[in-house]
Amino acid sequence: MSAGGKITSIDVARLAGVSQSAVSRVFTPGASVAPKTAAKVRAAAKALGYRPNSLARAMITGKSRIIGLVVAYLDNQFYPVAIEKLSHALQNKGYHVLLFMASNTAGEMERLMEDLLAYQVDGIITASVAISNDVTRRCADAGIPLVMFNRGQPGSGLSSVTSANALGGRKVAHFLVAGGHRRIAHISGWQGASTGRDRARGLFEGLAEAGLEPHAAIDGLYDRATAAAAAHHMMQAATPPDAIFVGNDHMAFAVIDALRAIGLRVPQDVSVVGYDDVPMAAWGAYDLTTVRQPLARMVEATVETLLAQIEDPARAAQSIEIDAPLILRGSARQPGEAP
Amino acid sequence: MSAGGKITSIDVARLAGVSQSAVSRVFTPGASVAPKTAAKVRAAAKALGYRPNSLARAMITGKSRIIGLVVAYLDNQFYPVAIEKLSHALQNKGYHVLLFMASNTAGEMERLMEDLLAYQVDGIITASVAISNDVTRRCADAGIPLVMFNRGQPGSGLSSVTSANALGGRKVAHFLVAGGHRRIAHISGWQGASTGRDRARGLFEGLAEAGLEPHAAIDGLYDRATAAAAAHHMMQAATPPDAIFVGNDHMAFAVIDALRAIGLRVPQDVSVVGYDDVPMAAWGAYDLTTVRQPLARMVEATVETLLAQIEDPARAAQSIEIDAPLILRGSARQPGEAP
DNA sequence: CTGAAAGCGCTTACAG
DNA sequence: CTGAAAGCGCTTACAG
Repeated sequence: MSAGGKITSIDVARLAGVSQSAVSRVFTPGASVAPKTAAKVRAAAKALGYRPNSLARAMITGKSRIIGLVVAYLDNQFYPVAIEKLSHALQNKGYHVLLFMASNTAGEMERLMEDLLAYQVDGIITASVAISNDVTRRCADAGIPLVMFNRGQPGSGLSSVTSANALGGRKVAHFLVAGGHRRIAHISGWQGASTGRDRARGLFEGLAEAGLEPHAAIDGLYDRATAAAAAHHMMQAATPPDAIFVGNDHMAFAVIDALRAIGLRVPQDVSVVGYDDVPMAAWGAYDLTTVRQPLARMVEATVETLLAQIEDPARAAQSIEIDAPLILRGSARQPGEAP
Repeated sequence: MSAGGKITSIDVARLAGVSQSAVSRVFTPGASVAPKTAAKVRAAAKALGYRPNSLARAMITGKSRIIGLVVAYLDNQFYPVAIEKLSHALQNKGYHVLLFMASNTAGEMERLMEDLLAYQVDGIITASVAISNDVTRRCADAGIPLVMFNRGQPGSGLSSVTSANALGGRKVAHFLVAGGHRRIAHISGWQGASTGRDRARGLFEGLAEAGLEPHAAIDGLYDRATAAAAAHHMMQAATPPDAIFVGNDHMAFAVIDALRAIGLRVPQDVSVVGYDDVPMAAWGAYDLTTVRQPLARMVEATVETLLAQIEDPARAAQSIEIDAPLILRGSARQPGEAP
């Protein structure tokens, strides 16, 4: 029925026989309007199919209610699931998500930041991306709150939410040692990222507490092919490891595939432990023992921190760490089981 | 260095010693400005850290350069990968993606549409969501182009991009028959969606061409648990199937897990074929024979169709089908192999 | 509670 | 090529 052209608050005002300001007030929560006026306006709005223009509102209020979400590499199942939960949480708070796919190249991040700023986002969540100091400074300059999800940047003064990665690594060390393993190797997450470094450090500390050295350690770069090659290489050694802690589940699946491909059994010949507990880890084909990142709580903390910073830009940055429990499944020999 | 407050074109104009319109022209591709003016303006802009406000621009031009992307259920790997490619393609064309996570409930879609319209998106892509006729009508009323990705809606007058699902189903039928299977069952995709229906229809037609009836058929609803239960049920029959075509890879993985859990070997005891060819299908643990949806081409067609409709709103809706090749791997006995 | 008016930060005819 | 001015669709003091 609508005329095709855009319907504005002026059209509604005309039909309802009130001023344009009155129309605006009806759609502004908390504004004072007489019930009768509101009713007339709502009726007219419905008849015309009117919706307030969020862009116009954003310009005036200085609040776009848009959050920029920067992600990359959605083939690691951890991130899609995180995006799903982050989006839902944000939507429930009345925010909308502007999605940016980043390659991790510096020039790319530069362009993304330009766009993020141009669209006047109220805040930014980065997942799976290394943030340069330059980006940090520009956000600070523009007064845009930013929270890093699943990555920290020590000394950057940026908020972050991660699981307790170092502690998680130690839990794995203790568990594997208790299970009777003595040649424990690590295929780490990318050592350029805090998550990768912290998990490795935790593992090594845990091993040291048991008087052990890491049997071998290779940077898996969070990449399947690299991790598979690393596993292959490790098993070729004169004394191969009896357990491998892999820096995330995504690589751990590739490692298990690689081990089986050369006739090795998991966990009879080698135990494998991952990190994340993505849904796939529970699937029969892998049945992966892993450290669970409590996604729901991490998302909650991320959104809470971001919104708090939006409301109070002066608020100090926070680094939140959430405890990550070890989930026992079939890919690693457990304490008490026969070797 | 910046003063904290927002920097506008007026600030830049002042510093550069030109009019505000001149500043605007410098940032408007195709506008005529003297090189010297442009240089002065750019210098001033850089010094102040100025970026044109996309929201203000959108209000005036009537083009937000935002595309609404509606998705759901990111645990099926097909969608994250599609989102990744869609986002990249759109970003390359200078568009931005406003992401909406939908539950498939009617009320939810209603609210999403409101938001989509309020943010003045230039176009909409829906993936994995059933679109009601109501939504269709409102988009048409508002003049917003919409393309359904990986789903069709016959008779809706909406554009869609899918693979050739029915043909894909027939290819599976022919392949399984040629491989010597005679008791071919189907755990279908959700029969409420065109994709689920078309793949099933294609399979049944292909079987009919070989003089066969489907051995059994259960709606798997694109749900892992439902599919696993269906597989379990089928194998309990007096004469179980010797092959199962599963409506998508996501369910096929669950089916394979379920079969192995009861001691059945794939493909020696039962052949399994999926649909999608998600990256995981190639992983060692499943090594799934499946029909490949050519994601790159589907994404290309989707973006192309949408942008064409944005440029010319009068353009008729198109339903594009892209051929889907069968990818042979180890989960199904092949023609010529010993039964 | 309500309307007239200013203004958010831009683009775009319109003169010059 | 350039500036002054109108206007995109709203919100929000300001009077009444």
